[in-house]
Amino acid sequence: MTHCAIMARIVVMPRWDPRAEDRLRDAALELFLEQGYDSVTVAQITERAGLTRRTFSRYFTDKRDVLFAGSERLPPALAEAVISADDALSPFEALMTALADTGELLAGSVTRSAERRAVIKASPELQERERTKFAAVTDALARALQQRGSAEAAATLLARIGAAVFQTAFECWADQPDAGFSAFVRDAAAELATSLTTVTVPAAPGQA
Amino acid sequence: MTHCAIMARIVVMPRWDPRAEDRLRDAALELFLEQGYDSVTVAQITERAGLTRRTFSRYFTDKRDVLFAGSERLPPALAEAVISADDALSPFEALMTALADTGELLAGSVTRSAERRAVIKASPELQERERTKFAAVTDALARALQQRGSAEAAATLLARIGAAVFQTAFECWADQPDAGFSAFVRDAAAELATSLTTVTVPAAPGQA
DNA sequence: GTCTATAGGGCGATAGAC
DNA sequence: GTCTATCGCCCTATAGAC
Repeated sequence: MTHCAIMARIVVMPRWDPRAEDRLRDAALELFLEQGYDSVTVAQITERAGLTRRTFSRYFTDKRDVLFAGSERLPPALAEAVISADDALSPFEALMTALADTGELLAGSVTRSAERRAVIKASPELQERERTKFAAVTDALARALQQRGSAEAAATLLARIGAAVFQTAFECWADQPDAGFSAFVRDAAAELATSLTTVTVPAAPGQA
Repeated sequence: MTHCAIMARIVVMPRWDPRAEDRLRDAALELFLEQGYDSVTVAQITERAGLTRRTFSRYFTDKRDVLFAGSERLPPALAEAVISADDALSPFEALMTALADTGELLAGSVTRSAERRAVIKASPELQERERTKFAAVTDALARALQQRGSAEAAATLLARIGAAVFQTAFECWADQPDAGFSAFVRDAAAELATSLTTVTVPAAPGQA
């Protein structure tokens, strides 16, 4: 049976798929850092990973996608957190709680996030894709808020506000990873509340 | 001196075929409506416009771009409105005023907006580009708010809130173009204020 | 796995407006 | 004559069809 163990080890490494996706992602990130995103070809990535172009397409829809694997877990996680938040909380409170809790979990699991962010920051094309991924967050939040009972329009607006808060908090947290993520969510929410409370109610035209 | 006035008018217009860009846009929109965005090739567009594929590249960076011409005017217009808002207004008030005023102007000038929106709605690729264009709005708002004296972090958050309000208002306005755009901005702002006022101030851990 | 269509862009030539 | 919008043919890499 010894050769079975050997077989198993061989299967893990070579071109036969097991770690194919991971290897592609690693190879891609390395190359993007070395040469810049634009000048890297898919062929280079697959070559470094010891795979073929065709295999790349099996795992990723396009070149951009290789940097965003795993990001599809964030929207459902946030939605779940919103839905399962205490019923006594207002929609906005439920939203903020969900952001703080979920971000806390997720923030730690981002692999190589610093390098990844550097690559994205240098490429407009990747920023575009990042916005798309983030739009899924907004959509998921909107659906979750509706499920909690918010009307569609209100849910959409609140979801966008939530996305804004999350993004802002995430950026702050990226600069100071030691502070808890949820603290930054609270900061952003507080900041927002302050900005709004200084508002005089917009008067209708003609009204004094 | 009459011919001087005529000369001046001619010089203002491009010499060759003044309408090359317009024709390309029109041809593109028509074809997108007929066949769907994906199945239209750039060659088809240029053919219908009586131009060549190469000329297309002169006016638009890529196929998506043909639907977003003119959108580059919105960010500076909003920024200008924010900056020139009454100094007595709070940042948030200035922001909302700017959104209401500028949107009012711009909303009317969108050509073929219904058809354009239909095409975009049907294509994820175009939605992605739309988000990018809209990101420029957020950036411009953030810079303008900083110029008014907001700190960077606060300006960024507020700008995102502004973008959320603008987008929400725009969608509502698209459904009911007869109502003024600014009314929808006020509605969204009011909705937001209501959502926030039901919030119990987030307490720091341990605080009663 | 292989092959093709097509996007995207570089360069030089051309031809119409001044 | 200059200027410049347009064009034709080049190339490569991507994405999708077979």
